[in-house]
Amino acid sequence: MRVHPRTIREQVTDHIREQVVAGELIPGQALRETQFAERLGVSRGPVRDAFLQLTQEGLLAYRANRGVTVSHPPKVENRELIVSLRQQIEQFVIERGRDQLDDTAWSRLETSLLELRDACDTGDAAAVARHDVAFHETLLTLCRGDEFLPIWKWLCSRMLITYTRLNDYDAVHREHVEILEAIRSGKTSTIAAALTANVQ
Amino acid sequence: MRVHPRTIREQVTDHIREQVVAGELIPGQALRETQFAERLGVSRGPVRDAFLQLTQEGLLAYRANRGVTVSHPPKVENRELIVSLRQQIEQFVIERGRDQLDDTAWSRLETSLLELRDACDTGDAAAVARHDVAFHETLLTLCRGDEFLPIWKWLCSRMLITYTRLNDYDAVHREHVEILEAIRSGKTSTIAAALTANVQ
DNA sequence: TGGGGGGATATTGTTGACAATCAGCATTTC
DNA sequence: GAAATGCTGATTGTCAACAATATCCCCCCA
Repeated sequence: MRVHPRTIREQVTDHIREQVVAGELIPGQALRETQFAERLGVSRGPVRDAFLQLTQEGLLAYRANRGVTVSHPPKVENRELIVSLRQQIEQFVIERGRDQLDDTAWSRLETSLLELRDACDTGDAAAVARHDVAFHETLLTLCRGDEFLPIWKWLCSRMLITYTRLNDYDAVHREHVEILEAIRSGKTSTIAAALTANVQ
Repeated sequence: MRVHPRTIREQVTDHIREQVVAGELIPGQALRETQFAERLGVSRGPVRDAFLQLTQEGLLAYRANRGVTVSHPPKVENRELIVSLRQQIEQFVIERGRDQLDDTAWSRLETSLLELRDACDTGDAAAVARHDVAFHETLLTLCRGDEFLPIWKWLCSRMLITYTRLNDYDAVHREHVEILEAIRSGKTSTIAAALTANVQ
């Protein structure tokens, strides 16, 4: 299915990222290059690359010659700004790009929404988180907001380290439905409200 | 002098970053791992690491199996948000951390300011840019804003790709003096004004 | 003459080996 | 007994060789 066969580095990166987001690797824990290389059956090179990338994403913390550890969650007083910045990016991009959403774009969004619904139905927390992020990423990309993707991902990652809003899966899905409806309505204030409700 | 002997990767990263910021490498230009490895007398490993890191910083763009190219400047319509986000981060961090500035912190800021003044006096554009960023970074760090440093650096880097405000070096220095004075005054609105004037 | 195949070349992706560095511990010294 | 010094095992940092992949150019053919 995948056109471009992903590099090993990308696979390793995704694997570790999911483990961190899922809480299987706890903050402060040291990650050894050798350990992951052996476990995943690859050499240390790609693992090292993945560590470096995830450090830039804010999920891992790096100290020279001492390897990486899992990042601690953002301080509570900083979380407020992180959420606000992410909201602003999404709002800004959607505001300017929603006119360019054609039929194929809308169908891709609907598909992404369905995948999220499936994840919510099955109650797989990791899958919900993954498809939640994927939906927003698709939305940003389709609204020509690619340029902000790196910084947006950083903000998302930081938020996901303590992703505890997963009590009510039904609400998660509903919020995203409302985001799409808000965009369809075209009213700026409605979009802002839908985003504010969901992104927190 | 330097306490932590920097790794080769860090040296390579800084070297390439300065070349990009200085405009010696033009947007769209392809960078070859071998080329930099030979020129700097190191192997491809650290160069590869540097490419990956600079990609995350937004200075280089990466495509699998095709290497990296120098990023194009942000679209004009997006620059507005980039500047705004950076201003908000600095304002937020300073607002909450300025109470914790002790005497040694102030002296470090003054030192940083003097270095900026020297750079402005000699008229070395690259040095001005470097010390400009360094001043803000010092300020953020001292105000306990380390957590936002990665995202802040990304925003800075994107702004620096088209750093053309260097006509009036005297103004650059003066603006930073005013930032420190504003922080000393402790008035939120004054700080915001000083930052708005400088960060753009 | 224009377009599609196919191989040569250049470049990136991955690997395993070796060197450099660090934290911890035993030993020495005062 | 406390601080400084020198081992030691583990871990990261760097390197050069090999494999995989994309790009380019030439040739062939319609």
